[in-house]
Parts: sequence; C-alpha cells; structure tokens
Amino acid sequence: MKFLDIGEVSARTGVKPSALRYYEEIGLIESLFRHGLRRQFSSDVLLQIKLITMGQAAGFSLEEIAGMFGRDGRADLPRDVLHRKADEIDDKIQQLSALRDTLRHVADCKAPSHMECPTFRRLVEFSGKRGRVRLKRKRPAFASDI
Amino acid sequence: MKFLDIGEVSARTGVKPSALRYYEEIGLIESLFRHGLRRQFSSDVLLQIKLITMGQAAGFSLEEIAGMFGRDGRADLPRDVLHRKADEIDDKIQQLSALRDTLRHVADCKAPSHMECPTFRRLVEFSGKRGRVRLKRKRPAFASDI
DNA sequence: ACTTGACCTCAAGTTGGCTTGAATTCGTAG
DNA sequence: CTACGAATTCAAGCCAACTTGAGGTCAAGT
Repeated sequence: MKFLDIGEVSARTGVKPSALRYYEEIGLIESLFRHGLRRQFSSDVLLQIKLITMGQAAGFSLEEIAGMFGRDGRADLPRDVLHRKADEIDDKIQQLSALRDTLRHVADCKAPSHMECPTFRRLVEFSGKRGRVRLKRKRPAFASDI
Repeated sequence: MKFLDIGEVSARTGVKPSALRYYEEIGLIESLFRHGLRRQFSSDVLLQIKLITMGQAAGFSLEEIAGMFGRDGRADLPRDVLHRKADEIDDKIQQLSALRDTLRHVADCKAPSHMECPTFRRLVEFSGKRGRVRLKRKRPAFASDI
C-alpha cells in the first residue's frame, strides 16, 4: 500500500495542507502514522475528502459532516436520521432549482421591474413549497403568502 | 399600501430583526422611511428576502447575492453572467444529488466498511465527473419541472 | 398621563473555517 | 555531508455574517 504525504493529498484534492491539518485536528480525517514528523495518509482519505467537500457544497457544517460519515466513511447515525438528511438535501435542491430558474428568467425577461413581473413573483413564491407545486389554488397567490 | 415594521417582516420571513438591520446596513434591502425611529418596509421586501435566503441556501455570499439582484430585485449583471451563475447552480445540484444518493446508500448498505463497497465508491467518485447530460430547454424551466 | 414593549444605535463579541508567520525538524538528492 | 525543500507546531489573525448588550426613543393602549 502506498501512503500519501499531506502535499500529495492536497494536490489531488485541491484542499490546502493547512485545511487538512485542521480537519485532522477536529477528527474529521486521520493520518495513519508519521514518517519522521510527516503525516502519512491512506489513499482512502481522498474519497473521504471528496465527501467532505460535497457536504460543504451542500451547506453542511464540518460537524454535521462528521456526523454523517465517521472518520472512516462509516455512518454513526441511524438509518432514519440519514434519510432525513437526504430529504433535507432534496429540499435544498428544490430551492436551488427555483433560484436557477429565477436567475435565468431575470436574465431574459424584458420587464422594467422584476417586482412587477408575474413570472418572477411566481418563481420566487413557489420556491419554498414542499412536493409538487399545486396548480389549483382557491385564490391567486400573493406576496403576503410568504 | 401597507407598510411593515421590522418585527412583522421578521415574523413573515423567519429572518431576525438584527439580520434585517444588517442587510439594510450593507445595502441588500432598504426601508422606505421611518415612522418615528421605526423602519417601514414595503411588502416587496418579503420577496427580496426570500431571494436572499435562497441565494444563501445555494452557498452564495451576501455580496454575490447583491450582485445578482440589486436592491429592488433588478439584476445588475449582464445576461451571460447570470446564465453562468445559473450553470454554477446546476453544478451544485449535481453535487447535492450525488451526496443525497450516497447518504441513502450509506443508510441502507449492509457492507461492514463503506470504503470497500463498490457502490459507495462509485457514487462518490462519479459525483465530480464533468460532461453530464445537459438538457437544452426552449422556455424557462420551472421548479415544477424537476 | 403612564406604562408597556417594540423599536432604535453603536460597539463589541461570537462562530466557523480556515490562513499566516515564525521558528524548527526532517528526508532526500547531489 | 550538506543543502534544500517540504513538512512540523503553535499562537495569532482574518472574514463573513450575524448576535448581544447597554442605554435610549417612541407610539399606542388603558
């Protein structure tokens, strides 16, 4: 098995050595042993770091990430908690989709003020709703519904 | 037209008054006038704040958000920049999807160590691949398309 | 008129997630 | 063997995005 210096891990993940030391300090990753003073990492750490950066992209704190996958990528949490996390991510995906759609609309819409553009308002207003957007409403939606 | 106290804005958006004052301080939102000392907001601010929180969920800084939609929800940026932002969000959605799938897998997989589970490795490794299927859309996409 | 409580300002503090710098220790190539 | 570069520790610093606290103002209800 080949072991990796912190510099190599850094180069292959794009995460700076200082950040990697910090991750080790807080128990998010671990080095197997030292070669002199130098930390030696298993190549598994590359996958773990990928998970960490994905988690960060999802807006989770390092602490939450540590909870999802222990230091060896093994989950500490019970099934249902993990599924709730997954649901949380699904919610976030909904939000991101709405934001993306809104941005694209803003890019192309000719209306002088977006606040008066019904498409814009609808995009933003529906963004938080769970599940399918309900097309049938008893009355029109207002900003005051937020 | 009805004007809103900071407390009402807070109650209806879930954003604390201190945060709203901070947003105003940095020019992200604005109050129309004061009633005594009290800020009075137009109801449009509710929509703006929704955009702000969506942007935050997407991992954008307040500064970036300010750039996307000026203080009245009008974009300062040229079309192509907005579309690039939208693409950025699409990338993030891919990452989130991968993370979600990984979490669900971890929740259900019986393997003793995830590091040795090929499904797990594939899920994580695949997540970064470029050149995903890119759907061409002729009309703006809606949240309900997901 | 008085009281209440929601609001105000301003400065300072907090948290998370690192980065930076100084002083030092090693391993390897020449 | 020596020099070099890559690594180490530790404390301090930094940034964003708020929050907190002290001390003050004000509008509205009784």
